[in-house]
Amino acid sequence: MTQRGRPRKFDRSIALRQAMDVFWTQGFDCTSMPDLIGAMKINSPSIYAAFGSKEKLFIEAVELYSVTEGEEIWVRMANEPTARLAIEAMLQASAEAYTRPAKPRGCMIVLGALHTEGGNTAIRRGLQAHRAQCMTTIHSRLELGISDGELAKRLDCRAIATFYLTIQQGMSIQARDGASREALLAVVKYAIVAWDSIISGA
Amino acid sequence: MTQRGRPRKFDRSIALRQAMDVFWTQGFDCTSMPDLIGAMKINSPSIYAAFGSKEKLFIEAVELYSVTEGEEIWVRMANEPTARLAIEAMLQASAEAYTRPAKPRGCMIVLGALHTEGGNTAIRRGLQAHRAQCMTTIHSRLELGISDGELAKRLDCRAIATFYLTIQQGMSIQARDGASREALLAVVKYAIVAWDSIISGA
DNA sequence: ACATTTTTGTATTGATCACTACAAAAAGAG
DNA sequence: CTCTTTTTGTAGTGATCAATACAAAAATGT
Repeated sequence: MTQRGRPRKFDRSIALRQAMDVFWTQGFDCTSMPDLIGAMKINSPSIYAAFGSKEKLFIEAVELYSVTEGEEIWVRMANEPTARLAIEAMLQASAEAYTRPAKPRGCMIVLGALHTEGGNTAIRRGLQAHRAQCMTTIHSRLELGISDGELAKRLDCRAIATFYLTIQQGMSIQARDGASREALLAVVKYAIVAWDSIISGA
Repeated sequence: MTQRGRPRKFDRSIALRQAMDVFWTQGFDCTSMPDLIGAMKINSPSIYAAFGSKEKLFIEAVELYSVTEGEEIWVRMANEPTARLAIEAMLQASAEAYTRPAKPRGCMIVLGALHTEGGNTAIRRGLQAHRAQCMTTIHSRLELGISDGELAKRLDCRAIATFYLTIQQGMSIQARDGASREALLAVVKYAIVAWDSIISGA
């Protein structure tokens, strides 16, 4: 039982990757169907047949981004033995991911759809859920540090997680504004220099 | 020699302020002329007669934002006697400005036009110039700290300024994602706790 | 009064948006 | 071969975009 009908002329996963690059660069709202048609090199009806709608294509592109570009950040974080090293690895991996030579700068999940308040709640909620997941991951690692005995129990893990997440998200803006990888890694350095003061405080 | 012709039925500065609120909330690209017509309560031809175009209206709105919402941040920064207090005041003022009860959250200059790479270079360059001005202001204050003797000469003022600017810009994303004023002030607290470690380092 | 100047509201412009109808094309199934 | 299924490319759909044409309205100037 093979496939009936006329075969596809394009590779669905390649087309999706090209759509991801466009959405990553321009965001959801500033990306038009002609933009996608040009980048994916397939006509509009093929896009709709394969992905359903611009909105569903974006959601699939975000999932692909999450796996191919974002996953490494959290894997590198998870492989570190201490909370401090985990935060450092997360920020360094982010700085590198946001400044890859031939790729769009900054994080697609942070920059992809900031202004869809009124309409497109599905898009907005999807990205917000991803960002909330980042928060949860950082927060959990800090709490693990407490149960490990690395960190004092009195520390406000949620506030500290928010601090480092704020730096990560700020780096997306910096990267989009043209900051070099070295500049972002310097930001990470200062963020980690701060660690001892932060975890010894109230 | 008074004004000839039929008098205006609207107050130009009030209309501009209402346009500012819409652009601040939705960004340049996600704001349509019908959105502006609804908010400013004047018809399309009146908008064009008074402001020239959507693009020029946005630029005027950014200038108004810079004066009415942004200026306080830099004034509070300038009034502090030390670099440390200046940075702290700048971040605290930002946290407050980004979470005012009846106003859009986050910074219009940071969030207003992130995705206008291809077209609208005028819009993009205008906001980038404003962001560069923020960088220069922070950087200059740190260098003043060096000439004052507050900070060691070996410090990399540009990198430290980038660090604190990154935190400020990250707070815009956090605010837009719903972070409370208290949460942002906690971020500021950690950013300032880091100060001693940062200025004592290389 | 009458001409001049400027704004107003209505109605519309061509361009572009996301999306699709449709028929020819290209495969397997019988 | 013919029938069925699916994709293809062309050519559009109505909706909405930013921006205007135009004439009535409302003020001043002489």
